[in-house]
Amino acid sequence: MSQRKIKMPEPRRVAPTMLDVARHAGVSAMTVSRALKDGASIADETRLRIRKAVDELGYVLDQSAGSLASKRTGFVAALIPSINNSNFADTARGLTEALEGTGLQILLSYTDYSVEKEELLIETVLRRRPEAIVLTGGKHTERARRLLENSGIPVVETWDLPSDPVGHVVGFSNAEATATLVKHLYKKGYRKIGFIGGTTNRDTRGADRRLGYERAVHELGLKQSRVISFGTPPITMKQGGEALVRLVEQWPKVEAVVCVSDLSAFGALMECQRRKWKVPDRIAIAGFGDFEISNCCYPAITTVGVHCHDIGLKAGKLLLRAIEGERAAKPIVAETIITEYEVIGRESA
Amino acid sequence: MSQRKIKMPEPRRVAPTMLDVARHAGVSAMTVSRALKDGASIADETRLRIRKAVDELGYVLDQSAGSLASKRTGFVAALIPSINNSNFADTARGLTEALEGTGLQILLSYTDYSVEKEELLIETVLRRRPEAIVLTGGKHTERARRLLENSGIPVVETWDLPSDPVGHVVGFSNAEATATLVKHLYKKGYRKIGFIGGTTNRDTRGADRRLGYERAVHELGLKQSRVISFGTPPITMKQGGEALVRLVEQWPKVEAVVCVSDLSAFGALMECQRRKWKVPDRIAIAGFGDFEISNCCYPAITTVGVHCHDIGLKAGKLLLRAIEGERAAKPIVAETIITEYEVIGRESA
DNA sequence: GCGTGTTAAGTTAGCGATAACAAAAATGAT
DNA sequence: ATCATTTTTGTTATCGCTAACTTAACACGC
Repeated sequence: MSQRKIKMPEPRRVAPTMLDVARHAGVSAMTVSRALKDGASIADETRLRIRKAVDELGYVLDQSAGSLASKRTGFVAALIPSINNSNFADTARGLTEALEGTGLQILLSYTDYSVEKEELLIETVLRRRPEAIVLTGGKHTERARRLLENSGIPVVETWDLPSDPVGHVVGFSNAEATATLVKHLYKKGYRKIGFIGGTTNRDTRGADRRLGYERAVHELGLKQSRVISFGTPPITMKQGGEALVRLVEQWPKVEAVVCVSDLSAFGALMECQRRKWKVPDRIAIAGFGDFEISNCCYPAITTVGVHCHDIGLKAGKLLLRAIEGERAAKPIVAETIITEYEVIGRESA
Repeated sequence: MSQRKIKMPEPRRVAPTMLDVARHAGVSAMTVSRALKDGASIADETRLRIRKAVDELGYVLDQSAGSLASKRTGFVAALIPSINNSNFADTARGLTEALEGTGLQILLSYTDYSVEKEELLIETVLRRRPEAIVLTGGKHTERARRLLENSGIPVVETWDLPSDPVGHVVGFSNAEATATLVKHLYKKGYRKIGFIGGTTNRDTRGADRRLGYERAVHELGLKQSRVISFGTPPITMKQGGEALVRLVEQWPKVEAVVCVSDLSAFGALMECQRRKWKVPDRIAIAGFGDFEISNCCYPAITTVGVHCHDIGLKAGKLLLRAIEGERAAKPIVAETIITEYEVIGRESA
């Protein structure tokens, strides 16, 4: 740990305000305001002069003051369960891209898969008066719902198809997608199919996937089935491996396993390699989410591609329309956009 | 795509303000303000009454107005190269944890490994008047440096040890860490060691790691060496695999390879499995970053653990002190906190 | 030259909160 | 009961910007 004097700026002057710029350029504050946003009616010559003054003074617009006056904060709040999950990170990226150039900025937070934390975050971000809010999933506390409804801003729920949505929806049925995957395995000839997931229902998408598994097992009339719940969601790679071992112990004749996500599937796959169990010969493995890893590992993992980036992009576009609609005071019509998914058959199953 | 009327809230009333709450509770606005922040001197009975009024009206504090008056926005800006990289995501998590309960909120953005985008983002976030800013790396455009210096807020650069830092620093030498890794391989008996990384210098940490490799090769007096640059950073798993094939083609006798990150190392490892090359017998593989995958895959990958989470945590604590110092108008002393790293020997090398 | 239209810049009045100070009420010591 | 002290509440004046309106300036046709 070393120490060093920071190059001190000149005698800590206070930051210049718009009025300082105005005086410097010989105009009124309002003209400066206009010069700094595009689309305002102002003479080119004046704008240039003001821009020069801005540079000279090192002026930076104070948007919190601007927001107060204009009632537009330029924020869109986005809540995802975890930034450490590349699926959600992709959605956040898509959202950012959709908002690029619109002057809207994303205020990203993560809920750690907890509805209580989500409630707290919703309250916190609403204090910032975002112009819209994007959530992951459709499960919220009562208070969170009330806060959202009272906020009067567009709400977009993503990654699920909630039965009682708060606002707009961009997502798909995790249950249906998983059922499709199970049916895919069935078609491939597998009959003894297990499922690996987390222990609690915090992760509603995980819970839905398990539901989809159960539903498919029932619809296909499979005689046997087994769910291994292991670890608090999101379950890790290592936990996926451990869960697989349990599954095989408890059900030696199991032929295939569906994992709640590619990460646990990968862990399961690696555990197989460690134990010299051939995949898919000894046991087939399928994941969910089409993470980079599932396509790159060997054998590559059969999974469900869910267009995470697209979810973000579509949510972004939807929300832009919604904000537009609010401004125009148009009647609000909730929209549900169902995104695509597809089973991607690879080497592991 | 279906449509559905949103449950309309009562005739779109405007959001209540503090004054509304005050009237409802029979007090002045100032008292409401005090009731809503802790540590203010107010009678318990009054506070309760006001809280009740707040609930009844569904009032949510408007922080942009508060920021203007108090000159404290409660924001800390954080810029990371990518949210899609679990190393940086871990740092962001550490930062969030350090700030928990302080009333400071993180405004997270990502630069896509581009200093130009970084400059743009710095300007954008400074408009929000954050109370401090955390950057990744020490390479910035001239204008970005100026903006940062003019901003008058604490700056923390992370993940590197810049030679000419803007402000505080929390990081480690990527070059040194990589050199240590190469020496570790040397001790294990490897003499023909290659390096795989990206093609440009956008990713300064990647460039530093390559530098460390070259330095170690030189210091160890290795006769042969080879760098394969493949793909724009951050290079993907797949690119890691492809680069490895190139390396082996060009240098059939290569014994070990150091990859710029665990992700490319993993891609290289999987390519080996696909080609039935034994790791580490045919070729040893080492990565960088101790991503979850490197510990979980088979064979597990030798890598460098870099305490990403700790970087965020320490940056957060440092910045809290710095903000405190600013308020107390103490002399500003730049601090450099050097974080630890260690070579983690595993099965792959 | 005069009205009309168009564009550019200025004026005024907040936006919704809080800092700083002032006043009132409660508490306590004598 | 009285005065000093502490605690609680109220008043006033911004914070830095922009919406909405007004005024000034300029161009154009007849």
